[in-house]
Amino acid sequence: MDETPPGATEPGATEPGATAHGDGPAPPKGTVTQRAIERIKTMIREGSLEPGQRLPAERDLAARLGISRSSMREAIRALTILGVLEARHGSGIYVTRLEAGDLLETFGVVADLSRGPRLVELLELRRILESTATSMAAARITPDRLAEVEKHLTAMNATDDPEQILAHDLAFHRAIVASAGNETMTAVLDGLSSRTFRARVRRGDQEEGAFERTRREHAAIHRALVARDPEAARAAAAAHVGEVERWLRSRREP
Amino acid sequence: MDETPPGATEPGATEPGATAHGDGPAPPKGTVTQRAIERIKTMIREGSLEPGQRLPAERDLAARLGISRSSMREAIRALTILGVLEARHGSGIYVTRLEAGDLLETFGVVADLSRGPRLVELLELRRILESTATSMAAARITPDRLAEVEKHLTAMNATDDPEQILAHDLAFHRAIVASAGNETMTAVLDGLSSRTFRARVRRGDQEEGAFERTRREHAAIHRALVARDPEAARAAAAAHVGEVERWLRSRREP
DNA sequence: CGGCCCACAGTGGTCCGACCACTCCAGTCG
DNA sequence: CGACTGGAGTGGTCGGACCACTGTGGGCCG
Repeated sequence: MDETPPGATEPGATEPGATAHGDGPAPPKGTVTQRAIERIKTMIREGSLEPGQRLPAERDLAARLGISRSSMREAIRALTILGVLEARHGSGIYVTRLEAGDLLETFGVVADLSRGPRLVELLELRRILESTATSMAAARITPDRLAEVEKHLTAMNATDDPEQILAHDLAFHRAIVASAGNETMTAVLDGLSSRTFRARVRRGDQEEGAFERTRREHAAIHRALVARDPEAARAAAAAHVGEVERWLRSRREP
Repeated sequence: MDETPPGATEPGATEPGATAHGDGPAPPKGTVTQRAIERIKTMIREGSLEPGQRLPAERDLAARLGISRSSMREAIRALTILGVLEARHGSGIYVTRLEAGDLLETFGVVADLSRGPRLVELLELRRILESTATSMAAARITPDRLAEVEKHLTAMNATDDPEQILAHDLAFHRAIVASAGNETMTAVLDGLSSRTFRARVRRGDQEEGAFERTRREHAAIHRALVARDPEAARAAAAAHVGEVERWLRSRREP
């Protein structure tokens, strides 16, 4: 694995005094950092960097690509944010397992930063995915998982602490979605249901007996799962998310 | 907003000899860069940083947060990758309009780097979203947009250049999805249908008269749109993506 | 007088070299 | 044999220097 075309690709070789023209033979594309990011992504895509594998030290890597450590660090940081790499202080840099959860963590950021009409769109997206996932779960859920769902359902109804309720609410849906068997979808829905996102949407919704309504909806979803009725599950889940969606919509158009 | 705890956080003010203990009053959490990222995200969320607005210079920002320019740059780079910020060389750093497209561009990276079973999951995700979007489009599409769809459809059938076909294929679906009226969903599907992703999935599929099949499926989708029949549109789109999905699945289980 | 051009200041992009904080492991000591 | 303690190696942070690009204002030319 000697992708080290010696000093050939050396970027520092920019002709001195090239300020005026010097763009003839060596017109690289984007920024150095951007290129470094692409290089690493390519290495992973091509397979020369396997998931879980440890990368060479920052200093070595920088030298190998012919760029400074600073630029290399920015590239690494970027890939770390994307969930592709993982840096362990004092140990090294590793390629993540590249599982859905690793890569889609950034999805939560979108939900966190979105405002206005986009909140409605995100909720609509969640409605579509969650209803389908719940439907799939109805056909595939295992007894174990169903027991877990029930555990969160009863726990949710047994407390008054909003924090606890929210936590079990999240876990309730999460367990169901996980039963659909599509980890990527689970990761996406995780982002769409992140704590801060829901907290922001729900803010102020708790008034006017929304608790009771939520409880009924959850019960309906649970019933559909027990009955192994995909259509009923889809409808119940869609109605559940749709309720929040409707409320949010009405709130934006007085 | 007094994010200037006086000289306390001043970097140069690091207590001499604090190496051994001095951890009483200032036990910050993650890395400096991570904190900087959170700070900026919070500023945006709270509204003190509006979309399109220009940020202070890197040097100023670094000084304001009491960190070095290098660390600040890494934070900025991270947010740039996430599509939250946009750096213009020589001009300044700006907050993006925070539209779905900006924030979800990273979604394409996921598709690019995923392999194995995850490819199937991504395709399943696309099937769910695209079928729903196509269904919605059937009910809402405008004559203008429908004309655009037809344009790409005929152009696609009129050439033999795989490059051209792929381009029009993408545009075909894109125009339809856009008609569903949910920009966030459009952005997600864009990522799920990115050039490299599809190219990778399709590789080798072109043999055995897949062209004809694709053509028929596209025609079916178009017919459903013209008839403004949501159910038919959903079915046609699901079948279309499902075909590729099925092929990919069979390929992975000999 | 009006429009073009250039120099300049400001900004992001890159690089360097140093030091700190942490992890890991091997060699040592009890 | 096990717990402890170094040191080597690695990522994290820092500060300063210089380059490349942009935007603008003043001066020059027509």
